Amino acid sequence: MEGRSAEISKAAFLRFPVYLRYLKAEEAAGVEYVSSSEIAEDMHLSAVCVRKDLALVASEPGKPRLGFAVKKLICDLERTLGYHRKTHACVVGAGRLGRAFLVYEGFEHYGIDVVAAFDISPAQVGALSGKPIYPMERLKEIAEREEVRLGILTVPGDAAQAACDAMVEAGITAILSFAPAYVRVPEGVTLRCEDLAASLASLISEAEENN
Amino acid sequence: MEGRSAEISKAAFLRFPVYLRYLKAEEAAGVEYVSSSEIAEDMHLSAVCVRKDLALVASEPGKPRLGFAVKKLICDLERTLGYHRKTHACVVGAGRLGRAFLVYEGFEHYGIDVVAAFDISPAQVGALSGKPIYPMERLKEIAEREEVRLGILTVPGDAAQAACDAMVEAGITAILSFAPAYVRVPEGVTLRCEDLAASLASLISEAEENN
DNA sequence: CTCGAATCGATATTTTTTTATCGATTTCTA
DNA sequence: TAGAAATCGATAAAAAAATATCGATTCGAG
Repeated sequence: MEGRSAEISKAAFLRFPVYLRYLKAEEAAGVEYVSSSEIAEDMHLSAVCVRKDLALVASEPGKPRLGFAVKKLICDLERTLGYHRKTHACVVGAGRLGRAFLVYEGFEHYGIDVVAAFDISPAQVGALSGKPIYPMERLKEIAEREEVRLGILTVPGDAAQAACDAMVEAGITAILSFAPAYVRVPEGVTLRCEDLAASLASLISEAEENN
Repeated sequence: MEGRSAEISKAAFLRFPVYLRYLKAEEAAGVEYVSSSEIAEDMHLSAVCVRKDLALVASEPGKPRLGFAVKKLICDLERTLGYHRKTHACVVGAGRLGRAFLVYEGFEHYGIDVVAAFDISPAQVGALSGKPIYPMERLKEIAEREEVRLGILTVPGDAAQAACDAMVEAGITAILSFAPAYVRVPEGVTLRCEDLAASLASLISEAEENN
C-alpha cells in the first residue's frame, strides 16, 4: 500500500510493539538517545537484529556514537504499526473476558475504539462504563451503522462458530478469537486465534527448558 | 530433557495447539482418520509442512491412503505439549481481566490450576467462584506454600514492574504479562508479554493487506 | 584541533524454516 | 485377486531470518 510495507518481515513486525514499549519506558526515564547495542542488551536480542529492524522503520538514520532519537523512533514505530488510524471494534460475548475488553481503556492508544458488546443472553444486555451491550440480533444493524470492522470473539467454545458466522454476516473482516474452539471463516476474513490456555502451557514448556 | 524436544522447531511448536484444536473438532464430528492434505487444506497450510509437523509428534507413523488416527494424534499432541503435568498458577492483579482468568475453567485441560489471585487493593480481597483473592502481602507466603510456579500479571502499567518483582521474589519462574508496560525480569525467569491492544492493531494491518 | 572510541549501515555468511520432488507402501475397487 | 489411486516419509532445494564482518562516520576527550 505504502510501498515499503512489503519489505518488512513478519518476524520483525512482531518485534516492533516490543521496541515501542521499551522506548516509551526509556522516554519516561528521560532518555533522549538510545543505541542499538543498548536496546539489544536490555531486550536480549542481537545488536545487528535491532539495527536491521530499526532501519526498516526509522525515518532518519541513526547517528554514529549517539544512536537513535527516542521520541522520533516512537513516532516512526507508531506510524509503521498503524496506530494513527481509527478502527471501530466490537466484542461478541459479554462474559467476564468480554466485559474486560469492553471497558479496557488501553485500546485508545492503538487506534482502536471498542464501541459495543453483544451477547446472546438477555441478562447481559445493558451497559458497562458507558459502553452498550446489545443482544446478538442487533449485531448486523449496529456493526453496519457504526462501521465496525474488527471483532473480538469471547464466547464459549460451542457457540464460537455460530457467533463467528454472525460477525462475518455483519460485515466484520478481522476477528480476534479467544474462544476455545476451531472456527472457520470464509476467504477475505482474517482470523487470529489467541488460545490463552495454550499460551500459558507453552510458556511452562519454555520455562522448563530455561531451567 | 526428553531427548527429542530439542529437535522440534519453535515455529512448529506454535502450530501444535492449532492442530490440536482442529483434531478435536474432527473427533467431535466422528472422524477417525485424517490425512495431512486434508488438514493442510482446512488450515491453509502446505501439506508437506503438516506432514513434517505430525512426524515430530506422532508416536506411530501415518498409514498410506488413510492418514493418521485422530484420537491417537490428539494424545500425542497433548503429551508433546505437556498438558498432562499439573502446574499451579496465580493471578496478580484482580481487576476485570484478572478475575476473568481466575474463574476461567478452560485451563484445566492444559494442566494448569489457577489457585488464587492477589491484589494490592483491600477492596478486591475475598473470593470468586470459590477461588480466593488475597492481598499482595501474602503473595510470597501462599505462592511458596502452594508451589506456584506460574504467574499471570494483570495489573495497570505503572504497577507492573513492582508486581513483577514481587512475583519473582515469591519464587515464580514463569510470568505471562498482560500489563501494558515494559518489565524486566532477572535471569532464570521466563517472561512473555501478551499485548492485547498491539495484537489487535497488528491484526488490522494483516487484514488490510488481505484486502 | 586532532585523535580515539563507539556507533551506524551495507554486504556476506550461517542457520533455520518452509516448500518441492520422488519412490515405497497400503487400502479400496473392479 | 490384481491393479489403481492416494498417502506417507525421506531427501533435496528454496526461501527466509538471524548473525557475523567490515569500512565509514561522527561525537567527545585531551
